[in-house]
Amino acid sequence: MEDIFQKIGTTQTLSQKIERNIERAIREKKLPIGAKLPSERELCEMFAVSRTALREALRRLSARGLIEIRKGSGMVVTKIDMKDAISSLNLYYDLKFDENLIGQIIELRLAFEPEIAKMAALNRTEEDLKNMEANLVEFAKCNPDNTQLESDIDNRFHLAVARATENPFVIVTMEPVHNLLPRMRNFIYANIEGEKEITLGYHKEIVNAIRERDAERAYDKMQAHLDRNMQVYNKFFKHS
Amino acid sequence: MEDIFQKIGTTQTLSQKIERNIERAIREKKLPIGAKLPSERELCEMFAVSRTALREALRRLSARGLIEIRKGSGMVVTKIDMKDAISSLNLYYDLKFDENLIGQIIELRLAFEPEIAKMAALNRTEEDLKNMEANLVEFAKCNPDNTQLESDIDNRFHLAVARATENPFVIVTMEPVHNLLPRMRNFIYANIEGEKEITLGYHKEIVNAIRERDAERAYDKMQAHLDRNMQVYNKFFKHS
DNA sequence: TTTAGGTATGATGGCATACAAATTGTAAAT
DNA sequence: ATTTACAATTTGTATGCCATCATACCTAAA
Repeated sequence: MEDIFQKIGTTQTLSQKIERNIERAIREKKLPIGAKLPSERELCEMFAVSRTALREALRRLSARGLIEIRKGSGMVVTKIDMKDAISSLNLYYDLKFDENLIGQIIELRLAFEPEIAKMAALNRTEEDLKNMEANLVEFAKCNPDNTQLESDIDNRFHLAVARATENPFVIVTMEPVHNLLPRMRNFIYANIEGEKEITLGYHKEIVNAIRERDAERAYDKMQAHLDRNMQVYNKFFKHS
Repeated sequence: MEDIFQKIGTTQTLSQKIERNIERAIREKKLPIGAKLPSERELCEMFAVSRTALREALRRLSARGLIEIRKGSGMVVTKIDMKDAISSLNLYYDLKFDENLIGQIIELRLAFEPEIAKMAALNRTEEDLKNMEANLVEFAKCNPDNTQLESDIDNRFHLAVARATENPFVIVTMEPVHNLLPRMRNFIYANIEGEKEITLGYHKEIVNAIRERDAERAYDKMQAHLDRNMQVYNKFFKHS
């Protein structure tokens, strides 16, 4: 049956039509970033709709980050921030989170992070380097009793490396992963005595390789680091 | 002074507060997926707001894919589809698209796709295998004059491999990339005579490796495939 | 002249009401 | 028991009104 009859009554609501209309104008750059949209009243006339329908369309657009509505001032087309794009991803993963996803996070990190380290070595800027080096200092100074903070710094190191690739696809991929890591901690029994020094050692070697733009060494060190790290993870993983 | 006076004028609008409120309920699974929300009238009473403000909050939520609003029926909490999560990514990359991004796509594919092939070899289901094999047949049958279709099938092959990883992070990463590939064609001068057979040969070898769950071979073949492919890309890339 | 303060204007935010349109359930009719 | 018709419920759209905020302009005092 599905092959024969296709949907006809896609009763697209009026506000949805308006939304698509404006979205198309933005996609086609007829409304460039920073452009001020006509006022609500004017748009009402242009589309020949009520203010209610129009406003609901505008709410949708602003919820998706395409426009910014400033009370008393007007509406402008905004550059979609990477944060906006990622936020819906975060929500998606957040609701999907379970032990299965944890395994897939580990799988992903083992597979991708060495490549990411390599890419970071090739593309990193001076600022990226500073961020990573600052993280090393922070890690070294961190009170070893504060396992929460220690773990957070650790996670941020890997995110800094991902950012150092300067590749938006890599960053978009790893940001949500990073946001899930704190939740993963609840599934791990404990931190291991003496792990900190080992972790810091690896981090330093990785940064050194990235500093010298030695892609292969960055790759190898990251791989060794994660292999060891994930062994610990698996050992203390709460199998239910 | 900052200690004494805290901000009052949180520019957060009423409908945004309502939005966050409902979103929180959904995140905390107090409103499980499939649950029917109270009617607008009831929600208005519960939040003690007008229907306008409430509806604008609901519009926002539906635009983000959290709820589905059915006219005449009611509103239900929906499982956020991966498509929803990806759609905002697509828009983000779409507006960001330029030659710079093309280079980053190539960089990403070279770095990740071999790893993806490895992962696919380990995780692929029978259905994944069928999809990839069907793609091979389609590619072989494709009229060589139809370069548009040929290129499309090629792209879909790589997406099928990504899907075969069964890892949502990988799929979310590669789906938007796949959506950008057609636009990249406009930056390439032409297809190369005889490339089709070579491409098909690589694809077959990759599928064979994945079929036999030979991760290392899948990795190597994909790497060799992309190395060659990208050489052609770079050669015919429209440097402006 | 400069500047603090007032004011007019136009923008969005929100409220209340009314009606249209779609869906669903129910009860009557066959 | 099935069908039909109708009523109730729910969302969609329209309209009018006022509140609140942002901005530009004007005015009067230093």
